[in-house]
Amino acid sequence: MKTQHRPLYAQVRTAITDRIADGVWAGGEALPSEFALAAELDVSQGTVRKALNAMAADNQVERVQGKGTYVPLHTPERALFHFFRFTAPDGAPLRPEPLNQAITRIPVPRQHGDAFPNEPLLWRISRRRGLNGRPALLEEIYISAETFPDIGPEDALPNALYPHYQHLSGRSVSRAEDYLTAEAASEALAEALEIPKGTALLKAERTSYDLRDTVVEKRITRVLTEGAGYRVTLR
Amino acid sequence: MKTQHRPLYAQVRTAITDRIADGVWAGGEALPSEFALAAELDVSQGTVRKALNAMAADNQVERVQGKGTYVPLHTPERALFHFFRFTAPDGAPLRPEPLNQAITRIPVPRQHGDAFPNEPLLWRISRRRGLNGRPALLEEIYISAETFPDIGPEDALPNALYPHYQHLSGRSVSRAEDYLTAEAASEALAEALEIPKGTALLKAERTSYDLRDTVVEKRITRVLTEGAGYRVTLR
DNA sequence: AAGTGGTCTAGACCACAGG
DNA sequence: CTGTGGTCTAGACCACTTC
Repeated sequence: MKTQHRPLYAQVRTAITDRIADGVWAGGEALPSEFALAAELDVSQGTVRKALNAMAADNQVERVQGKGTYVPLHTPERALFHFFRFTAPDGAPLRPEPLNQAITRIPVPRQHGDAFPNEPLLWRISRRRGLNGRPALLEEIYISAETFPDIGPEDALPNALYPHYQHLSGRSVSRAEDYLTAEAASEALAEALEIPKGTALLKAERTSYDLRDTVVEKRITRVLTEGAGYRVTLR
Repeated sequence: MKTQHRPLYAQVRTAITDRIADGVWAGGEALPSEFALAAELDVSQGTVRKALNAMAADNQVERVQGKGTYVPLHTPERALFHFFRFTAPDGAPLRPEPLNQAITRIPVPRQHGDAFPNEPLLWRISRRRGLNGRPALLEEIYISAETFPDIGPEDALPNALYPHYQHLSGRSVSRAEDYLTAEAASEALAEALEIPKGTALLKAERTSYDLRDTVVEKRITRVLTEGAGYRVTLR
């Protein structure tokens, strides 16, 4: 067994993570206090604290002095700041404006088969969004049709999807992997963005994971980087 | 005073950070033990531990059980993993191959004036590097001529610069901000990369900071994203 | 065996939010 | 005033490295 030497606080952490993933406490709700959790899990309060602080460092819970420890609520604001990385050159946040979208149900494309095992069908959401009054973002989004039975082709989706996912399924995006490349605009992309064919676009391929490290969403975003860019800090 | 309520461990952290920045312990060297630091700073060992763990979380020190706490050494390997974000589509690391370079001393360009206040002169390093045997990376690098008097136009620079900076000045890059856009290759870029003019390139503008949050380097990298891309994880 | 960081516990006190 | 998380301390023991 390899778990023999796993520290107590790590076990406490997974125990708490499991309960959040199981929906024992909903998004925005407070967890029991450190002492209550400690009594329940039969460890000291300091050990619970260490587990919760580690989770807070990974944005898996939010701690507020004097109030409590909360399951993160994916508000549109939070989604914008945590996972929408496009900003103006000076770092100012950008708020994409919805233009149009289409939702279809499709069989799992071969290229995404690994991410969605044992899923026959996906929703494919295709969106066009604008920045500063110009079309600038094209997104292809894939999510499980099984996990989201109610998204419906006729639905009017909100601008920020991650809060919507949480609302529909209780699952929330806690981690995302991005892969960025440059691409010349094809005929179709050029038309949708109202630019000449061959214009350089930034392509961001994202895989989003929930607390259990299962894929929630695959997304390909193409961006016209006029007054916009992808910002990230490395340590 | 705002520092009145600053926690002890935070003060300990800045005290230790200052000593590292001052070069009291060189890169790769071990700090004194927790108990030694605690005695020296007149706090408890637990408080020193909290400060050191926070620093370790930000990659400002490295802790190894049974051995000690070390000032990070910017080895080429470390530079590659921490700050070189380009990988193959499957996530495999890429090792850029040196092709050619030029070093000149120039007056501070207006666009970089904010980053290098009170500095009249900069080194400008222009490099071309390859991936998988093809030219793929073009880099324009700006560093202070005052901080690096010995870099010399005739110098043969190593492939990884961050370790070299640390070796020359003791200052090491501890944080970097990247801003990514897409760009069509100009005539000059196209020629250097042996590609048609107008090819879509990924442009990464980076500002690198040391422990004191002063700018060490400005860098503009242009990448041909054929079999390469910029990978990042968000939490 | 000695020295290091890692874990776990316990207790006292502080800062903050809310009734 | 009560309950929450935040800080600080102290001590015991464990795991790992080195001699």
